[in-house]
Amino acid sequence: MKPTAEFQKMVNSIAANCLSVRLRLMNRMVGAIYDEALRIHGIKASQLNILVAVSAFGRVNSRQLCQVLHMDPSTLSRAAGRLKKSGWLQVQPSGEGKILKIEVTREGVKKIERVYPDWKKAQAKAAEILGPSMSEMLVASGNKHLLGGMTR
Amino acid sequence: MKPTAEFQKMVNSIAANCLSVRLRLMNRMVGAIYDEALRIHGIKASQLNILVAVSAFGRVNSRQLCQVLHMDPSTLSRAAGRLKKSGWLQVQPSGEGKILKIEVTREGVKKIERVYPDWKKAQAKAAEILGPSMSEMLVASGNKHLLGGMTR
DNA sequence: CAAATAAAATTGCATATACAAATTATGGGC
DNA sequence: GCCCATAATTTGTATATGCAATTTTATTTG
Repeated sequence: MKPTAEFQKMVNSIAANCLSVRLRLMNRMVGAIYDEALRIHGIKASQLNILVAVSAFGRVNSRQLCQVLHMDPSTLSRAAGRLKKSGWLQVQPSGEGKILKIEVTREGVKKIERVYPDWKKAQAKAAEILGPSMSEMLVASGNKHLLGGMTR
Repeated sequence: MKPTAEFQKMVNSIAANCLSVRLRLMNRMVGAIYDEALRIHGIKASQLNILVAVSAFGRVNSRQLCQVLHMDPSTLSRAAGRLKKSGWLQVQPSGEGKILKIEVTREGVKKIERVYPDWKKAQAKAAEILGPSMSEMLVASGNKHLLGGMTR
């Protein structure tokens, strides 16, 4: 099976340029750094992400959280269920609409406080691997279309 | 439950700077663009990624592929199983060692060729959302520590 | 050549992710 | 006050992901 030159061009174009490939790979690499650093605390990076997002708001409804995190409601639903089961999140009817109110528990606060030093180490390691320009650009991206409204 | 100023500082530090949060979020957003564009072809972005990686090599053993993609062997094993079942990949003993030889089938080649225009559209859309500097930096990153050795 | 060893691959388990479908709860209309 | 339309949540299903343990396979050693 000898591939045509046309085919090779396509493959090289995708292999060399695909933004999804890059992001996925980078996400795997960087995620592993954080997961490893957080492992002793019994929490995954993605879970800390949600915990922190909720804490930054102080109190959110699930709708907002999904929008800000660009996460499917079903994904958040199950993740929140696990965090609730771990005792770090409180999930309750908000009173208005059928929307759920989500906040961090005292246990959740303690968890973040204990985890923080190791998060910082992971952050430093990731920044080193990604390099300063990529790191800065990623952080800056949060102030634009992404997490701009996360801090209150 | 009123959080201390210390706690708020930590939370804001993570929320505003965490590279993992950013990458994960970006990956969700961008991945969704590609997945949507590729849906009509019955292939996910991650699967196309693997297909293309294999095609770029022409033939790889699983070990190399795991290293280049920074992917756990068990993850690749199952992904390859699905791609094989779809008829796009061929997975066989390589003869040397117990390592598996992986290559793209004729069907896999056709799939990439048919998918290519829609990949290009997704790529354009993603590049627009990410902005030129981020896009360029991501592509450039592949030439450094990441996929540098992917094309033969 | 057979047993031991080493390495690769797979399987079990858990979480992350999203789409589609079903469920549930809200609020409005009569 | 009851039913209906609507919107939010959850559940079903499938893929993605990684760690730990097991199985398989190949090479080395006795």
